[in-house]
Amino acid sequence: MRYPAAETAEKHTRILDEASRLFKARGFGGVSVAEIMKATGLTHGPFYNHFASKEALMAECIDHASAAALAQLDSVAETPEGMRDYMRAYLSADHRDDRAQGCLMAAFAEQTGREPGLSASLTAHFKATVERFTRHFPWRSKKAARADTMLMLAAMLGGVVLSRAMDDKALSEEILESVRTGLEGLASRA
Amino acid sequence: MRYPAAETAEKHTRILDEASRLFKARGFGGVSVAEIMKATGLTHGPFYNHFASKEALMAECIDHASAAALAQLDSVAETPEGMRDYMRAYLSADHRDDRAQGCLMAAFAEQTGREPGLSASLTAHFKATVERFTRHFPWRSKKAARADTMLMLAAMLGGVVLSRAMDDKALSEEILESVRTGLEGLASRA
DNA sequence: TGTACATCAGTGAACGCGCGTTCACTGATGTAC
DNA sequence: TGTACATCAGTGAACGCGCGTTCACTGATGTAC
Repeated sequence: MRYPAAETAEKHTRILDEASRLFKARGFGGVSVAEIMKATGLTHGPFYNHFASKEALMAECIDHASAAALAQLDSVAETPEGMRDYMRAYLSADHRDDRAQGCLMAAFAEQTGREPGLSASLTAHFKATVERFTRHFPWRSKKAARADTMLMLAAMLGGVVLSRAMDDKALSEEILESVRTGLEGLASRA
Repeated sequence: MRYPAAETAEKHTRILDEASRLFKARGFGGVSVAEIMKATGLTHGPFYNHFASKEALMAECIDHASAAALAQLDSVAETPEGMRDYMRAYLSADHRDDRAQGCLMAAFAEQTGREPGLSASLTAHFKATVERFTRHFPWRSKKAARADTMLMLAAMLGGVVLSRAMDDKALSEEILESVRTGLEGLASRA
């Protein structure tokens, strides 16, 4: 059937929403095209009316999730205090346990490193994130803000990825707590 | 054919060596059982004489790579200086570009977080790594050595994973350099 | 010591399955007259 | 304004492929006598 033109764009967005959620939760290889379309409420056929291939969807998903993440970051990161709260929330058990709504870099960085076609999208997201963190960096001298931002982002990502991989709850919490405290320690010595 | 008993154990080890190498380079999903067996010089049939399933191989691979990594760590991490060199080498372009010989946590942590069957092996490796780092920790007070170790390991892992995901060579180097300098900064303020 | 037999790691064809992708068809919507 | 037709997103069966896994068979090695 032919559908009202407005619905097409809306469906495109809905596919991206569902795909981002599922990919972040289970990885690119862990979700099939059919499953994404089913979550969107369609059969798998029309997928190719919207995307050239699964890999094209993967790249567009990173851009889509990036836009959402940057909008959220902009709303909280207007002050050093906002940045500190963002960092604390990032290194929380809630974020560790909610991959689907969580950080796209923590979810995709390792896979992206193995898929050259996806690097450009993740690189752009990382650059934009670094820019926002650096602008309101609450630690040490402004001169070192960019380098300190990268250290902080690396520790945040590594902390969440490690805490998710542990099957020992206490150890998982200890990792998050240690990274949180350590990064706040950087602040106190500014 | 029946083979001399000694060869069987040796083949088992060879499968683990090749599988570890390939899995680290391309991920668990990116390598087939047949490819591993071919790399070992065998057809894919006898795989099941050695392992119950691909997932069992994956778990055993983590243990196997862990033993090798810990042995290497023990040989260099007997002094604070050795630890510092280890950290620098970890955050080098060489390590970034050589996944196959590189850190198993950087290669497997994200996938392990999604596969409950693998968590136990990676948790054990992380605990052993923390123990060794803490014992010879070259930073700050001994009292905080364990927490500082976890911060350092998180930043190292995150730094390498991020640098591998970038398609911008200069940015990739900048991440490694920033994390390296930042962690050394922690030392100078000990 | 020599011979017949049992063992069992290795072989490679085959199976079943799920996946990404294609395609002939459907039918409500938009358009031409 | 009413009617006939063209459009094209959606449908769902089908295809080809690679994968994990199985299995009947092979034949050199180890063992029993």
